This record gives sequence, structure tokens and C-alpha cells, in this order.
Amino acid sequence: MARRPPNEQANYVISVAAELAGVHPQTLRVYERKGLVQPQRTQGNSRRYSEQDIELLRKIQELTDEGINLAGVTRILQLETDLSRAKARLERAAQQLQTAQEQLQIVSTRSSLVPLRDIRRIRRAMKSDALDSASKPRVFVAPPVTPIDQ
Amino acid sequence: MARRPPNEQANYVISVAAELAGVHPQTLRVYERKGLVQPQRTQGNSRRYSEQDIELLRKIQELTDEGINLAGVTRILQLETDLSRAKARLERAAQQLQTAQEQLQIVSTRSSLVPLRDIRRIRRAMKSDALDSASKPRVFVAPPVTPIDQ
DNA sequence: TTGCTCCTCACGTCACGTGAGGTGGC
DNA sequence: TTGCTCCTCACGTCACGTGAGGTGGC
Repeated sequence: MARRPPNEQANYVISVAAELAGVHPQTLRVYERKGLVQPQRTQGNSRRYSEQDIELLRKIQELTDEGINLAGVTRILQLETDLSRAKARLERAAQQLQTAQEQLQIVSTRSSLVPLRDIRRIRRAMKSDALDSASKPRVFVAPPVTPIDQ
Repeated sequence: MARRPPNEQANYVISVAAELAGVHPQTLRVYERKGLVQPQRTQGNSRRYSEQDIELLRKIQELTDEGINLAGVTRILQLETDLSRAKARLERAAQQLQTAQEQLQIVSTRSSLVPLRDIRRIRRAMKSDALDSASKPRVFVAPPVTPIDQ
């Protein structure tokens, strides 16, 4: 796929666009009147179709070839946009989920611990907070772990 | 919504179904011939429409009222199924993601630690495995934590 | 018998595509 | 001037809905 500028150039006059899309020029005028395709206009009021317009026209052609009328085409184009958006979001959520689960796997086999040399500072803090015995700091030995590579 | 058995009862004769869906009985015969709705049949070969059939008929009616033809309706129904399936999966993935991230939050502020009383057993194990000094077990103090509630 | 069901055939309506016809600017 | 563009109008075709007409079983 060629890269395109944000505001794509509209290079094709109606006869060429019609040829590229495999339809009659008059059909393109009808589609425009119905709001299916909005080509740009030259200063002289001639239509100019972009590459994206051509793609859209081909998509419309594909659907009408299946006997779908223009009301249906409009709805289907919208639904397909929604669907591909939902699929993209799903893809992204699945990626994030996998990342989170991998991190969970890593983190749950290691610990965010306080080194023994800090024990006095911690005990002091705990004491001043007057915690019950269940909340007293406990001493553990952490098994060796591999570092987090974030 | 009323609960329904897996094989839903088909209670409505064609005239009632047509009335419920707001269409002509003949239209329902046309829809069946085109494969849009498949009502059950009695032994005497009469059509019997289920509650789900009625819902489908109403949906079709909604679309045709917008000027969409039956080819379009068929495609749209398929797309809407796809879309709602994708959305359900997205919803589920988002839920799982949230759960994973919450767990990550919890786990990363606590530790899967070994109590101090096990230190000798661990040190013995470490020794026998002939690990390098970086992998030697270290002694930590864990700050008090709230239990994981799964 | 009545009122439904089944089916097929036919026709009115409408959307769509496209041709005709006349205009105007590179 | 030629060949495009613009537009509107009109018509052929086809899908759809539905009415008619004849059948048969609760």
C-alpha cells in the first residue's frame, strides 16, 4: 500500500474514476447525489476522485453486484467500519491482557521486599503506628529471582 | 426477557406471526423462500413461528422500512451478529485485563515469600545446587499486607 | 361449512442504472 | 472545433410486496 497524505490528492476525473471502478459515469453522479461518495471539485466545478474514493466505489460495486441496494450499502459500510474498529480494539485488549498476564507471572514469583538492613527503621514505624500483632512485620527469606526486564 | 428452552416452542401460525411482525402473511412466505426465516412446520405442513422468529421478523421489518432490500438485510444480520460477538469478546477481554491489572497491583506490593523458620531448609537446598553468590537467598522484612481475596 | 392453511401466478410500485438531450469551459 | 464536463429528465429492468385464484385439512 502506498503512503498517502492526510488530505489525499484527488486526481481522477469522472470518466477515469468510472473506468477504474467499473461503472458508468452517470452512476457516480447518482452515488454522489445519494451521499455515498463525495469527490472533491475543481474550481470549474468538475469532480475529482481520490484513490480512497476509488476504493470506496469498488467496495460499493462489490456490494451492489450481490444485489444489495444503496440503502443497504450505506448501512453495511457503517457496520463494517464499526466491526473493524471493534476488532482492532479487541486485538489491542488481547495484547494488553497478555502483557499483564506475563508481568503477573513474573511478579508473582518474585517480591517487592524490604532488605533486612531496613528492619530497624520499619519496626520503629510499625511500633509508632500501634498495630496489632497480626500486622507486625514478619521476617522472610526470598528465594533467588531473576531481575524484571520490564 | 423470558427464559427459553434450547429448542424454542414455535407457537404462532402464519397469520398471527404476520400480525405480530406487522407484515402480510404472504410476505412471510416470500421471506421463507428467500431463506431469511425458517419457521418450523407441523405434521400437516403448516408453518409455526417461534418467539425468536418473531423477533427476527421485526428486525427484518425495521431494516426494510429503511429501504434496505433483502440481500442487504441478509448481509446486515450477519454483520450485526459478527459485531455483537466481537463486542462481547471485547467486553470479556477488558474484564480480564482489569482483573489481571488489579492482581498485578496487589502482587507487586506483596511477595511470595518463605517464612524465616524455613531458612535452614532453603539454605541447604541452595547450597546443594551450587548457585553463585548473586543467586544466594537474601533475608528481607515484608511490610504487613492485606490478604489476597482472589 | 367456515376459516384457516398451502401453493403459484401476476401485477403495481419503486429503486437503480443508464441513455438522451442540451449547456459550458478547458 | 473536439471531447470532455455539468445538469435534468425519462425509461427499461428488476426486486419486492401483495392480491387473486384454486387446493386441502383441521
